[in-house]
Amino acid sequence: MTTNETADAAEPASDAPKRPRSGRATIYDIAELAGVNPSTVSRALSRPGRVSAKTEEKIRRAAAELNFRINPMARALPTGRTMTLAVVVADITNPVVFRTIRGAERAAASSNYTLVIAESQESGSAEASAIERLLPSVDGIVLATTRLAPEVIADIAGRVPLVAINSRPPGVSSVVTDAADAVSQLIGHLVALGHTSIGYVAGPPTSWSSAQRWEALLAESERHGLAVVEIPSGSPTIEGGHAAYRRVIASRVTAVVGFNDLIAIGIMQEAAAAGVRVPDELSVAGFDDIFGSELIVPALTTVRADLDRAGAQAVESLLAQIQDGRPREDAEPMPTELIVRGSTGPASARPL
Amino acid sequence: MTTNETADAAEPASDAPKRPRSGRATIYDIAELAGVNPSTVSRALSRPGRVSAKTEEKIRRAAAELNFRINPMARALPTGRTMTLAVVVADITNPVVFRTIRGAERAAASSNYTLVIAESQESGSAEASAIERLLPSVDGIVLATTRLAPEVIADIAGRVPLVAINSRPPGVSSVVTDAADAVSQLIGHLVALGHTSIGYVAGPPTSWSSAQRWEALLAESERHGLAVVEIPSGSPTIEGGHAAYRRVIASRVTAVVGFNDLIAIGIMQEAAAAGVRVPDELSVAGFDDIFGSELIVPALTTVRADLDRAGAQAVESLLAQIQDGRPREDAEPMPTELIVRGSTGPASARPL
DNA sequence: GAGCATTTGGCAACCGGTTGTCACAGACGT
DNA sequence: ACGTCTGTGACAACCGGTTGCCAAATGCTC
Repeated sequence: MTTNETADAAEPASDAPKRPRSGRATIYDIAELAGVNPSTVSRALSRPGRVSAKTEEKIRRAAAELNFRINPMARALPTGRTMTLAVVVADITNPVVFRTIRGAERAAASSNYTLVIAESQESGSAEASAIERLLPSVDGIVLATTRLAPEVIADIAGRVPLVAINSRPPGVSSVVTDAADAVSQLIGHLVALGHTSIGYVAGPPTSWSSAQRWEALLAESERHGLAVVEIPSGSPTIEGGHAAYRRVIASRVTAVVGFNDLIAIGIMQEAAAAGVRVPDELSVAGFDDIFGSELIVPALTTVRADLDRAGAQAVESLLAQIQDGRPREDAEPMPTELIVRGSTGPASARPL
Repeated sequence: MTTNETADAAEPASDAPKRPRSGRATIYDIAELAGVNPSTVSRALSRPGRVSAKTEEKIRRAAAELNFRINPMARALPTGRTMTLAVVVADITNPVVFRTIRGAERAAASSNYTLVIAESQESGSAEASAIERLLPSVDGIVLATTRLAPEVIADIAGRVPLVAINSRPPGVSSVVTDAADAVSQLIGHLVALGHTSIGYVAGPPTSWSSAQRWEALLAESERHGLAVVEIPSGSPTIEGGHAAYRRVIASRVTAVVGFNDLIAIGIMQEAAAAGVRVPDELSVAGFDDIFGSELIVPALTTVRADLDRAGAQAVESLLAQIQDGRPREDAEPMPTELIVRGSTGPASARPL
């Protein structure tokens, strides 16, 4: 037995309890190979100029030879810097969202940060708990979701660098698109087509950007003397568009603007099912220019925002904030671009 | 000087070098509050049953009172378990991919794992380096991409638990969809419509699943006595479909099957631009049933795979592998479902 | 109530880096 | 020649957990 045990404990070490992570070299190995102290290795690798050029060269060579990769966890422990960012979204499959994610991912990767995605799908509570879970292991958070109350967000922002996308919680830095300009372009287009009564199918009640768009629409209606109505939708999805359709028709508007393209597409589908011709009898427009907007027939008129850039900008702002410890003042709202396609046309002579 | 130094080291400690991470409680705080040793706290929290129920209760209470959250980094350091999984994809914005990601995210979250996304976009080398970067900080990898050579994948799989989606590198566990069945259903449908000459617009040459589909198509062609041709596409995107269109027409087939829906959509767009009517003059079908497939007109006939489930299954298989240390034998290929829509119709009496 | 097996909790080492402090070396000035 | 200054590298403590080992405490049997 005893012999057996010692045999087990000896060289072979079947499941390698001494090598928790795959045989990676550590700074100690490098130190030994280069004949210096581990602390010198650490400094040579992370504090340029702190050690002499000669020593640094020697250490670099040794590190390369051993194919050294720093252990992020070990580094994060004493420094608190995890080199990881979280982006919290409500629904990954929302085409709007993944463009943002991609932009964020690029920006993060180019600064050697890793991005983790948290999807909160349902309730704000799930979202809060996801954030809570992630908090200790990230250096900052990009919040691209609408489920959380502004004060909750502000609270979180007090504990960790945070940038919100398309919402402006007080005291929290954010990246937003220029809703006023976007709506102005779109309404200008519709007015030019002769529309005087316009419906707006809103997003979730908690959505800051939906509220912004509605506000901008109100302002435009005053300027142009339009009739505008706000129509609720259950959710910012195709189903939300379906659900809102009857109220759209009931409102007798000649043009309807969806909070986003998904809602607009939902409305178009219902219109098609009901035999209502778009744009002859009803003009439809949306926001975001998601994939699919130009596939549907007629192709959807929409306002494009550069979501990749929004995501990237959020990450950049976040990194800046991490750097200097204080939130950066917000950049200008991001420009938007009206994309006119087939779903909008002249106001019909006689309303439905 | 000396007095100054001691003063500096004393209480105030302006930027709190003692509190690297936001005032989080540690197991030491809990230990103090509960009047036990930190190691006991550690065991109470992570090794159920190791300490007496009474002590555990006391510790739990203290932990709750201090709002304790374990520091994942500190735990990962000695154990090597990071509770993090990586999923490597070629292109986040590909609709096929994000469904998979969502499934993976759900499965990971429900096992308290965090998911990090790595997009490799371009070259296989970027992909390899991303993996290399992530390696030390994840417990496993889901590979949903085609850019890496099988032997490279096998090599990585030797160093870290890995599951491939839609490819079958030797000796690596994987989750794949049932290409034979998918193709069989689709071809059955086309044959029933009278098609006898069918084109297949392939995905990237490195794509295992594209090769599988082509193989299955060959087998079906023998069974049904069809003429089939393989047509290259630059990339598995709408643009790839555009690029392949002329060769499709030149081949004089009556039906064309795209490696995926994006390619199929690209072909349909070109056909529309050229005035070729789908499905009257050309039937088009794809794979995956992505968002947008039913928006395009005519709606795309396609073969749906449950990608959410594929992602989830990959993660589950990965977790099982992490648990018992040995790769799990692969599950059955995942079933698929033919979705017949408007883009396929009877073979035209006289070919183009 | 003694003897023994089994829990239970504490000690201390360790994971792999970072960093404050300090000693020593060499460069330099006078 | 000496003292000083600057630059360099080493020592050791620390980040916040985990875990092997051991001794004390407890429970059990007879």
